[in-house]
Amino acid sequence: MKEQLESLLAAAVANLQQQGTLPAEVSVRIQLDRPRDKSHGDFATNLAMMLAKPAQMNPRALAEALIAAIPENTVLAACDIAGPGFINFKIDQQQLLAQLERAYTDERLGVEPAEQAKTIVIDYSSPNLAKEMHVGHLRSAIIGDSVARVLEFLGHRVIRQNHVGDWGTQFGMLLAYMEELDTDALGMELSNLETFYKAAKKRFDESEEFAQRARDLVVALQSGEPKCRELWQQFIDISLSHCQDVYDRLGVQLTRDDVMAESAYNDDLPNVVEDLRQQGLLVEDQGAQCVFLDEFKNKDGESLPVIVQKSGGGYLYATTDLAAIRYRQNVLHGDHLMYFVDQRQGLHFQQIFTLARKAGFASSELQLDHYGFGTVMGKDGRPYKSRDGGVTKLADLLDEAEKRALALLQQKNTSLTDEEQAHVAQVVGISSVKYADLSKNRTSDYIFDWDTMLSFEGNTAPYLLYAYTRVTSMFGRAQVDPLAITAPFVLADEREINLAKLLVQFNEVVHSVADKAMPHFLCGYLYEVAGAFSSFYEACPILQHEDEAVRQSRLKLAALTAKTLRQGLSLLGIPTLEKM
RNA sequence: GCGCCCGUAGCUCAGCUGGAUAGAGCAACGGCCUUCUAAGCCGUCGGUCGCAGGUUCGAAUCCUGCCGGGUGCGCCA
Repeated sequence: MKEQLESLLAAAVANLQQQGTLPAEVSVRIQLDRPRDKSHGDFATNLAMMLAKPAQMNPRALAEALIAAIPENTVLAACDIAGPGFINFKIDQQQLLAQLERAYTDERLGVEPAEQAKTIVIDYSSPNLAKEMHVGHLRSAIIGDSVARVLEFLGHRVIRQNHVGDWGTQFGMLLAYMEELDTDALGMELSNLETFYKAAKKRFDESEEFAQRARDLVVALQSGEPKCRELWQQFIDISLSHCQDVYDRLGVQLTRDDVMAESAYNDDLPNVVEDLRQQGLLVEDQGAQCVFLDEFKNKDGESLPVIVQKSGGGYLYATTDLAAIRYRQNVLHGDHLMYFVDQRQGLHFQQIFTLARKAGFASSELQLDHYGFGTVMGKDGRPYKSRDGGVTKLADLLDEAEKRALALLQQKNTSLTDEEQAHVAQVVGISSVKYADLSKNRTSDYIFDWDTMLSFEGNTAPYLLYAYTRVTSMFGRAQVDPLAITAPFVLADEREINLAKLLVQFNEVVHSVADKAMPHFLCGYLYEVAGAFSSFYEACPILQHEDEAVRQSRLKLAALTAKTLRQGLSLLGIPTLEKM
């Protein structure tokens, strides 16, 4: 609907240029807003004010000319000039009804596929396998997963890449500790990687002999010593299965098939360095192989180096990331590489991207984007910590979410069986954590607060899930198939119209999430839909309404609401509940 | 020192490419259940958009400076 209007306006501008009312050389961006104030119509544009100067006309006169120049159409019911030169538009109700009907019938709810389907490689989650996943890994997994779902829904070919860290120096320490334990104890110890890591670290710090063994093992590992590789593989397998548990609980669509570990690029790292050398980009500095990029300066105004090989010969994560870019472009044939990684690595990615282009690892057509995100904070405004001051394991965090949700449920009077209650608690708990994260602007830090996220009031998962169950339970009661209503939509009450207008915006919102990689747009939208439905539901009798046509139309509106909420939540990676 | 991000109601957050009277939720206060789930709805109260300039018909939004906070800056990832 918005697009149609935009093209009408573009046509109007072109007409005026042809007439000579507007200078032909002005290029304009058609700006079209949805005014907050409903008295300003469904859409508004300030084109007349923007073009008043080049046209040398007063804005209101130009607005009149613009309106006159809009081609014949069936979209607009009214165009009014307001204030200093705003043009307010009212959409024809037949258009609204037609769009509603389409959304109701269409499996995709009227969401247009992307104009051009691309191959998009998304790097997300990517934890270090030396430890268990903790709060710091939450955002990448949740946000990346949602964006992946949205892009897939729009018809892109999405390739997920879990770039897990399995190759750092800290593995020497872990392997040395594994060696020391006998087989029985080992299984036990590895069930909690957090304590295992701490124990290994303690040994490393306390015993020089152990530390030396750890260093030797790094060398052995990197030279492919079989015994060592076997031990390492055992550790990696266990760590990955810990991750998989977390993904499964979170409903994050990552599997072993998506794992492309750092170590997978090992063989290619010497090639990366060699290629850089042949292109004359490499400079040896203090024994290390570096590329100095003029685009980045240090405190003394000197170019900042990207170190690709340590003075000892070892490779760094910059080298691996370069190899990964090449792989994603040449082997996976990605058109767009997306990285959902902590904001703090912003500089690193800028350097890597710049270097990749310079070295020709990334063609000029390849789109490279780092989508950073803020930190999860505690209520004290400091980075989120557990009670003992350590990092909180993600598994423990999810346990607590489910426990708290169950406790809340038990306070309410529900008709749920114990089994149902457990299921609801699980969904509500996990969804609350995810939604709290997704609903905030990706780029800013946010405060992790159990009470707020589990609240049934406000922009929360419980509120949306509850709104959904209100709709579905009505269909259960009415014994009506929500997808098989053939009666037409008839809209009269302002709350019906308000809800309807919101529902047809789904297409627009989904596309904006994809464009900006900002799932919080979708959250805000779903919250508005749920709110509009609740108001409608409160004020407009449905099942009890005496007029069959109104009853059918309202049921259909409710059905489309449910469909939109379910699809929207699904794009966020959140399931729905039939009752709660 | 330099780079990036941030500063909006008591609290948690929106505010898209500069637009009309800066919006939600919580908290506080007041209404609404003999009627489809009250885990809900309706309303009231609450703002020097960090500060100061600038750009312009118009600035929370763009530019400059300052204050305050976060984060990063050569061999960890």
